[in-house]
Amino acid sequence: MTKRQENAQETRRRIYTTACSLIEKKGFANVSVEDITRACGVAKGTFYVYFKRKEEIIFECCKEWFSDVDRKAREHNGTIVEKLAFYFKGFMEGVTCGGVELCRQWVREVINPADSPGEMCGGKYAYDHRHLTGFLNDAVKDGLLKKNTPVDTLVHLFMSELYGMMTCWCMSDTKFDPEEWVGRFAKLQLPTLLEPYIKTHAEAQRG
Amino acid sequence: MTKRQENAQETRRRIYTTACSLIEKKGFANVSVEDITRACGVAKGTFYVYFKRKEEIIFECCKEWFSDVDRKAREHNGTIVEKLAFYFKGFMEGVTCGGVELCRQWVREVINPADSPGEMCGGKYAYDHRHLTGFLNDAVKDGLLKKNTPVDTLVHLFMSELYGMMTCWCMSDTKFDPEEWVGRFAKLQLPTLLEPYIKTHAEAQRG
DNA sequence: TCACATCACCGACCGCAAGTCAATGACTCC
DNA sequence: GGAGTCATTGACTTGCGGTCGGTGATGTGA
Repeated sequence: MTKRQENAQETRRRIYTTACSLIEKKGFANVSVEDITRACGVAKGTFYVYFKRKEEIIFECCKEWFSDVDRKAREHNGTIVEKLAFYFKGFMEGVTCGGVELCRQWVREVINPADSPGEMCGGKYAYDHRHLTGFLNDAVKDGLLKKNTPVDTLVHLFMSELYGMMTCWCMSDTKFDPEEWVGRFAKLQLPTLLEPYIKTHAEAQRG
Repeated sequence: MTKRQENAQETRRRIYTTACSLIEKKGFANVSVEDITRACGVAKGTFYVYFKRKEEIIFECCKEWFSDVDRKAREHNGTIVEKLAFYFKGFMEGVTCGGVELCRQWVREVINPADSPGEMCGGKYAYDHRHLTGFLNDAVKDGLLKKNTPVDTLVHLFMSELYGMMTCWCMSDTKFDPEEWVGRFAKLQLPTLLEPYIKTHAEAQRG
């Protein structure tokens, strides 16, 4: 890596971390792009070299996490219920690790991207839907779930849970522990929802 | 009512309906206040006579609905599970009756009000929390639920469900039926969650 | 009927912030 | 060391939310 590339990476990194701390302190809407660039000693234009829109900084945080959640959950040993619980736990960690303000803005952006309000398909948020769908489809293929499992319905249902958790987490003024939440969901609700579609041992044997 | 008051009411109504249809067509972010006022033949300033902020138009839609949901659910005959299912159904109707774009913006506004980002307590969204809390507290008082019911946790949990449902509904490109959703939740999950706190007939007799 | 008060309505104006772009000069590489 | 690249700059454009002093239609009291 050349010195020039190193400097660029460092600049990008500096903008990102400065933005995160400012946003967490003052709230996304109260931080302008100029606030960010001034605070880390670069010009406004530099921001737009690295980020297309102000909002794009939001996705930076969770990006790496997400790409890992899927893979780790597949490799996680256990029943389908345990795998899913693990998936949800990882997802929530990814979304919440940047703090309340970032999570809040992530949800906002995901629900309604500022650059293409109303756009439904293929947006960034679809990422998780697609991955969760693939995850469940594979579970069917691998014989963990029955062939008649309504994958799309379940995906919607699970995403609904995740969005609900996120929303509550980033709105809550009282202590709200995502891990405890996921735990309760996995223990009480997940089995009820999946029960009709989980193969018994005998069924699994028959294939 | 004088003619002047009638005109004013009519103007307000016109602004509101025009706004709704424009927002539903083009998306909230793509509709400026001037778009709205131009489309219904009034000046920009007039908008601000009736609405404090652009975003305030969002709450207009669901306002009446919400004020009714609580009352109706209390009067609704049935078990606590049935009452809650009724409550959720009314809530979702109120939120969804204005169309996808309005619901989308409602969720955004509720998560992070544009006029006071990060404000937690006493905001408009707290409305539902408070009412749901009161609803469950009364259920405890009336002997429908046990004394040790963790009302706050349940409220969070239920609001989480509602936010999840809303989010999915206004993001979904496929058919998503809130009523079916509430139905499933009420049938599969609600009983599991409430079961430890529902008084048996014998317990209820004892008081 | 008239004159004064009220207030819904108007639209030019302000401030601010997102995003652009042509110029600059530090760095790279032959 | 010189030509070319590209990260960086910051003045500028654009557009929108929100304000405010003025105006005339409507209401009111004598």
